[in-house]
Amino acid sequence: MATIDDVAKAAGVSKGTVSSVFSKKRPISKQVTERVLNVAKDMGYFPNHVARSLAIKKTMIVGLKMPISKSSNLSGFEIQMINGVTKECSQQGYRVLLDTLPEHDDPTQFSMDPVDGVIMLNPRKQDPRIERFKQMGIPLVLVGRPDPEDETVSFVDNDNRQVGFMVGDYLLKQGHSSILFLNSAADMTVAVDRESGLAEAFQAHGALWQQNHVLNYSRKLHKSPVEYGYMAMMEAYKQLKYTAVIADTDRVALGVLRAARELGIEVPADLSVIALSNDATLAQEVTPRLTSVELEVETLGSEAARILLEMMGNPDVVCNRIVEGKLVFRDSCQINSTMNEMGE
Amino acid sequence: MATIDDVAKAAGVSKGTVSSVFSKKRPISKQVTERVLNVAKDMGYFPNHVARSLAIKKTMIVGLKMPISKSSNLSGFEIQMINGVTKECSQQGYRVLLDTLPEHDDPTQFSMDPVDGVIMLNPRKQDPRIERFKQMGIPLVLVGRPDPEDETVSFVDNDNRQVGFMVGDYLLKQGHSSILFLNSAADMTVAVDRESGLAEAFQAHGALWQQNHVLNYSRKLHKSPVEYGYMAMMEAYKQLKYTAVIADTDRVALGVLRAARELGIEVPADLSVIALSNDATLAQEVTPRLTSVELEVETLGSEAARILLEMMGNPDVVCNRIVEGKLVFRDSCQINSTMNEMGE
DNA sequence: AGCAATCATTAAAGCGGTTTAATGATTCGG
DNA sequence: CCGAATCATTAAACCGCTTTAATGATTGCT
Repeated sequence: MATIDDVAKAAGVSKGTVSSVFSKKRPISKQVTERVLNVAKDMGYFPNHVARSLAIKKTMIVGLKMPISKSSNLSGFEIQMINGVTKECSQQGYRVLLDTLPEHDDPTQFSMDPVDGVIMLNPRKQDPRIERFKQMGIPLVLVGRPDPEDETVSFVDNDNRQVGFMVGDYLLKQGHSSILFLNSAADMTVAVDRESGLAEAFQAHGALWQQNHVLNYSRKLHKSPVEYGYMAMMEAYKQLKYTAVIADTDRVALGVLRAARELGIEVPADLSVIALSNDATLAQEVTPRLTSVELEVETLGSEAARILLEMMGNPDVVCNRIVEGKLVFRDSCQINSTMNEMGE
Repeated sequence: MATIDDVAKAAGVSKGTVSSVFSKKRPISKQVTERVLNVAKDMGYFPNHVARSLAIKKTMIVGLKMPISKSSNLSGFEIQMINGVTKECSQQGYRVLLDTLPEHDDPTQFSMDPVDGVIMLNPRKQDPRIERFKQMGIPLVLVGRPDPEDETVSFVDNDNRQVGFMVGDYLLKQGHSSILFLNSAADMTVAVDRESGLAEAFQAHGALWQQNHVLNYSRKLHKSPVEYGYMAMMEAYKQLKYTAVIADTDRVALGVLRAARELGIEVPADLSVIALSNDATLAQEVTPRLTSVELEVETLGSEAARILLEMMGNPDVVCNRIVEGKLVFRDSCQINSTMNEMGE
């Protein structure tokens, strides 16, 4: 590869001039510009992004940190997230670095990544990475609330207690009392928040809240979200003839629907199914179409990106955005008495 | 941010020593190591990835070039691709840079990106980028065949003529003659190849091949793949009572199914639907479950990554991999006479 | 003790750009 | 025609790390 020096020499100018020709930061006379460009073309010269980044301390890259287990695929959530983040970033001329590498615990392995800012998915409790990014002076936006609370860190999140409360309230109003909740993995804040919201709904209705009606997804036990929905439903239904089930995602709901089919349970006649959705298309096109809570994960993603880009221009702003879930009535829940169907 | 110099000074050693402590490329005595590490921790020092990359000419990042229209989302294909590429790369310690930025035509804007290799989706005809990567000496793997043919460039692709032929052959054997093909965008090589494969199948069966039974997706006309399937089916069925339709993707097939429902057409009794699938879950969980051609896009992605990583270690190897499509029989095609259901 | 061999550490030269202060060349008004 | 102002260009320092060749400090051997 030809370097800027080679081009400068061949064109009979200094590297500073060549630099200016390419970066356009300083005006260069038409003749010189042309000469340099021609030489560069002939030599097959392209400015080196890394060297440039080092000099200007900017990469025009946003990091998206999401742990990914070796074997399994990106979840619907992650995909929606990538979607939202990428869309916003590319509009502003930024690219996205998918950082799926597992964290090393060797402190010599931490490095200041080639990114101007970071969006971090699923922060863990007391996540040490948060502190590290602060030290590095790299703008950070979390997706999911920081735990413990931290006023100094930006984040976007669903209002997961509201989500839990809303579906609980809705189902209880429909007269359901034995409700199965196929929750996500137990150690996630979303799981905790949604469950507590649901419990609150029971309380508000003066209904008995029983924790054993909540199941948790586990990577070890369940091969895939669909399998989780299927297996959990098959098992749980043996114990108790639930009349409603809340599924953590559309795909979990698909598993439930399959189980229901096999068990000869009519949806929604005998069983109402409601999905905490992250894939609108899927929810809409399944039969029966899934009544669901629209989580707007993509909005979450683009908001995270927007906030991050904002922070990058204007350091030490902190900002967070809570996105409410919206109930979308479709065909997988039985509609009783009081409620009106509201369509999509 | 503290730099390596600061740490060296504070620890009373040279930068070379600090460098070795972090990179572990040269043994450093236990005492010195410890002292340096402590100082580094106190000062909040983290090695700068960009500077490091510049020095060692390696970024441990793989670029994934995929044009993305400003407004629209990642397609199922792209998602599967990201999945496959990411999985393979992260296993080998590489990260993935999503390069969704539209190409500039200003030659001063081309830069040698901070990547060790590139996977490029949907290369266009005579794609000038291919030549550019060669000049830069950056290993490149295409997803989709190069057009015109080029012996010097690695690529992975489905055998799209085979795919077209296979579904055509299958449907014709089932006795269908009026077959609608909802193909992808006309300017893509996949569209061309699949159509020609299909035409070949007609020829092989001595059936009349009519090009007007092929429709093409267009970003301008169709809001989404689902809409494409829906609209195209609604329109086309007015002209002719097709007995089979080949949908470009699962999502297109969903649109077709919806149209069929609205038109009162029974699937598969009155209409066989077959999807050139890129989302196995979706195909399996829809009612009726979609008979489809499994394209194994994810395999394509991880193969592309594998080849690329290989090339990065061992320059000037060229390699390509053609992945055959497999027919997966489910419930959306009517089974006639001769064929046996093979299940999944 | 004396000399070679071994080992940890260092100084300095890259990597390929950007940027600042200085230098020439040109223009311009008086 | 001269000095000031304007403009394009350059030389050199810098960004933060790696690496090579050189330097001391130890060790081993006779």
